[in-house]
Amino acid sequence: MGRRKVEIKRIENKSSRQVTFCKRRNGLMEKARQLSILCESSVALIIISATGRLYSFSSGDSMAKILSRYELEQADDLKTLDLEEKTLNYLSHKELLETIQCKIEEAKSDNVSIDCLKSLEEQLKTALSVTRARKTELMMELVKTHQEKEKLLREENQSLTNQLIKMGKMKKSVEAEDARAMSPESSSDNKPPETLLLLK
Amino acid sequence: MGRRKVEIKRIENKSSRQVTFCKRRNGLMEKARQLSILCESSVALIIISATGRLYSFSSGDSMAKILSRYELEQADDLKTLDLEEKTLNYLSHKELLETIQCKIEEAKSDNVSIDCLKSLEEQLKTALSVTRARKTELMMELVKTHQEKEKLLREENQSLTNQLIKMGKMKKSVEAEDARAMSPESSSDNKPPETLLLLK
DNA sequence: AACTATTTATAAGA
DNA sequence: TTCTTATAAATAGTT
Repeated sequence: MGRRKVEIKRIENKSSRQVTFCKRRNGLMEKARQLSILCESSVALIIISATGRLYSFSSGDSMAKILSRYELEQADDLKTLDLEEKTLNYLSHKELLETIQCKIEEAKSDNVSIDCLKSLEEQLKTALSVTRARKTELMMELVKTHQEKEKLLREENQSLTNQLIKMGKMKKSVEAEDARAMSPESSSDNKPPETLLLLK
Repeated sequence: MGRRKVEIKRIENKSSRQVTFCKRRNGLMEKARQLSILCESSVALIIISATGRLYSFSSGDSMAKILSRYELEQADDLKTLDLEEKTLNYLSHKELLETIQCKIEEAKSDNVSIDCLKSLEEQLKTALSVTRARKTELMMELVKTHQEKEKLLREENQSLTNQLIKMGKMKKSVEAEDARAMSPESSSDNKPPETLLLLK
């Protein structure tokens, strides 16, 4: 959208790259703001210039909230960990926690080096990821369990309702004609009548 | 940029809000991509729709890298912690690490509850933040120390250079006129000659 | 930092 | 949903 069409590839001229960066960065931030307002969505935008300067935008929801939501979503939590065991299971979680305890023991000494803290930071990051992943896993299991329980209950409920309807029909039959033959398969409860769909 | 100008406020009609979300989300993602390529910058974009669906874009540098860079930049690391002590010092770091060790001890048991993991996650997050903050602090101190050392060395360097120039002048004087009076303040070394600026 | 010729994004309509 | 198109908005090159 300018005097001429530009190819999307690194701008070679340094100063015009700088100018374009500034213009487009502002444009992008504004667009992000508009999207979040127009469509009441959460938007987090982080831009780091080639020279390392950082710019960020986040809508209503705080940046931290959006980022943690993102991190939660990434089941990649597990995959991005550069641990040898790709199939991270409970045991390795346990082992990791033990490793951390050692690191922490080191870091508690009075004279902690930057390197030591850096290493501890990495360990904590990993532990955090693994803990999150394990938490998510357990929560998923829990949800699944509840879903299954719910399904069972719904089936039971349906069965009971079917029985009730059957009884209702019998009563009606009795009232209308005193006594009439019932269809033998009506005692099965695995096919709910359409009239019950609204109750689901 | 459409048939008519729109005000930037929540779009009330649900379906047009949905359509606009889709269009503008794509537009924003594309713009983010273009910026990152044109200006070789790192861009991370996370969008969460009103219904909770998550979309994200990140340029070359992985999302995790950009996010951690962002988190490092935020000296808020310290401020956002809801710890009573706002002036987080080494002691509280130590204490926090001890607390974590207890939590970890709990989490190592064979039958960890989701609540326990959730609590451990929070603790690890805090520990990570504090460790990062402490690391940053130490690094800043280190940088400052180096800067001071550098300043001293530069001053020493300048002093030595001044002496050399003085000697050079003397020699020149001697050569030209055999012996002439020197200005008395020239022995002071706190005002570098302009010719040395390039050496800084 | 402004200006404008163009390109690009997109709102509404089909 | 997808496409079309009129129009608004962004921005490349210029001053």
